[in-house]
Amino acid sequence: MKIMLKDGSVKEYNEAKSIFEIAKDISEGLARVACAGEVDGVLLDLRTELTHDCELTIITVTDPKALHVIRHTASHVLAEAVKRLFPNAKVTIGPAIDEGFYYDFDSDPFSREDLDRIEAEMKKIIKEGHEITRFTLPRDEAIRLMEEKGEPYKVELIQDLPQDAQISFYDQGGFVDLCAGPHLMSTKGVKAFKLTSSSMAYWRGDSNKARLQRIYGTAYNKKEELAQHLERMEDAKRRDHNRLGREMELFTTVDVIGQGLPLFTPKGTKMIMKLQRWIEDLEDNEWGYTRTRTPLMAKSDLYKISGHWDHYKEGMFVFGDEDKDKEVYALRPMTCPFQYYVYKNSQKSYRDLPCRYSETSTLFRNEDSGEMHGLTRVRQFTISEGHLIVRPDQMVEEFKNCLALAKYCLETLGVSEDVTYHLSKWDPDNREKYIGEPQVWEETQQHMRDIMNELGIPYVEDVGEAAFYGPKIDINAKNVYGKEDTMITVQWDALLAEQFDMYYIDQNGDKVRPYIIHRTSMGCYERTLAWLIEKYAGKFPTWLCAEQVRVLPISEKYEEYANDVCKKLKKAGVDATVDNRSEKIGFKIREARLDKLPYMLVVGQQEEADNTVSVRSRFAGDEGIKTLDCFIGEITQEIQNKTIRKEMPTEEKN
RNA sequence: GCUUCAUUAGCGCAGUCGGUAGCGCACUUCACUCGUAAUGAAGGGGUCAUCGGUUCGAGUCCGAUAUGAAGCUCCA
Repeated sequence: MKIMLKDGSVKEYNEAKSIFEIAKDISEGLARVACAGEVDGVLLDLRTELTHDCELTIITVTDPKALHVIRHTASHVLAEAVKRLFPNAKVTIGPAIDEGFYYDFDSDPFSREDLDRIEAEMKKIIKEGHEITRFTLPRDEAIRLMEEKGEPYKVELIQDLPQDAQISFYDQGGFVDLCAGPHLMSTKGVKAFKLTSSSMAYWRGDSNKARLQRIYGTAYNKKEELAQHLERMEDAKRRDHNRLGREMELFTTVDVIGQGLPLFTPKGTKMIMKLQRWIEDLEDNEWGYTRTRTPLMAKSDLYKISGHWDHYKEGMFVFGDEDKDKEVYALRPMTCPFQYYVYKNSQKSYRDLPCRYSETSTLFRNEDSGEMHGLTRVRQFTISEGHLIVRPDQMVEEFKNCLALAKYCLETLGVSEDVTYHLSKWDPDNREKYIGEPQVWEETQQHMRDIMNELGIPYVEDVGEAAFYGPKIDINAKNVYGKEDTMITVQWDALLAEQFDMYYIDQNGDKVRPYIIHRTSMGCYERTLAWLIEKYAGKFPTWLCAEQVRVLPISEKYEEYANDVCKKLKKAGVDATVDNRSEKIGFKIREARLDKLPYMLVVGQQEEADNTVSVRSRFAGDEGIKTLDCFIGEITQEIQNKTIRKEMPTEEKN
């Protein structure tokens, strides 16, 4: 048997060898740091016996792939510790995940104290250094073993495996768990771990099934790496928009106003208005949109035509009772049908198309109470909504333009590298969730693939994520904790025009159904602001800052000059203020820095005499003395061009 | 909607065994008139989220509700 190694060399053996033996054969040192083997691209246990020719890479502790194995083993150690301390707990599943691992138990809830106890028990198990061994059983025997051990969830898992399967188990000093592996050779290999939290999870992710208790943890090869990870989590917390946004006084929430209904303070409002004015001018002046203004509510009849009444009633705020009241109203969860009726207001010729409607549209969605989060999941929000009514022959071109506009917006905000593109498809096995014929869905999805390939945008395909009326391209971004949200969406709709009897007159004088694109340019303003807070940790590009310049007089004597400077800045369209408090200049600078202001202008005797300002910025520190006109020229350019200046590295002092 | 945890001054937090509430920042006033990350002093501010229960007595123990956080489920 020939084993091809990573460096191109070949090892030959006459008999079956475990990966561990081969590693040892290469060098004792390698065997000490080996975690697993990658055989023809598949990650396997070190104890796996190789019997055929193959390519082998020994995965050592420093390899990122080793983390997966370490974490998986850590989750088994966790399971053993829980079984020792809580013998009545039933084990279910416990995989490694991106940032660590978890294990779900059928048990009473775990408190933080429980987690600490479990963590201590895990350390004990690791110190005991049990060798981890693997064995397989035929399906029937495997089921019997798990029944004997009183683990009904494991029995259910095995029952889903094929009849003739050999079921693999891992044994660590008597604790046996059903598992496909791979695992480390010994519990000793788990060197740095921490249990981070516990929460509830449903068995098999189904809210109708048993409620389980999930324990999350993370594990690394070295203590320093674990410490770094925990430090990153701390940094994430500091950037968290829900904390930083409140701290910076951008928004707040009030108990008596309600869940998912944030209030924007003047600072937050100013930022949102800057985004909104930018987007509106951009769409209207450069991308051929016309603006509409439509009601925030409508009779239920409208939503019955659109299909939302059947597909989305639970998510709407409805006024009145259908059985009792003659008319039932609902706040709008979307803008589509309103803009369709704007289209239908007059008869359209093929020459009128494409018809690009845009609206800064406030929407209401009655999300479940547990779904709300800061500014990213709210019950009332405002989006840069748009609908394009186009001829079929214009569809591809217009769809492309929508994506181009989205891309332009992302680039301007400096976040184009932070997104992933998703082709959200229908689910052919769940037909009742969608309207229209399968053939239309498949065709449309192919069109969208072609467009993405032509634009050279990498994307992934998600089954079952489509709107009920058509597939879409979602542009998603991750928050500081790694959770994904949709920022921008462009949706292909060849169906709703029929429901609303929309048409145009073609060259031959015939009525023809248009296609519709539902799209956002920069999506939801609340969510975008949240994203920007986290992306920039509150240090926004100058053009977006609610306060762009603060004038700091050295003492009250120079207040008048400071006010003059401020007035001139404001006249030039710069958001400026004066810090007139009778404080020392050092104190004012400290506060302005903590407020993450882009520019401070220090003015005193000298500046007043020369009509200059002493510039201090977030980007370059002390920028020296400039004439006021020179500074105004520079900053207005920076604002107009939406320049993103490079931040100066700083150590934050407290 | 589900599970767990939390809610004390505008914000961040302490509050021991159940005995009637404190710190820092902020705010107000006064003095200082200052040159690049905290000048000093004095003062005001609380129905301890809300409602109910246990108790001679509840910020503290119990229950319900509201709001928030993490996770699950959901997100047309």
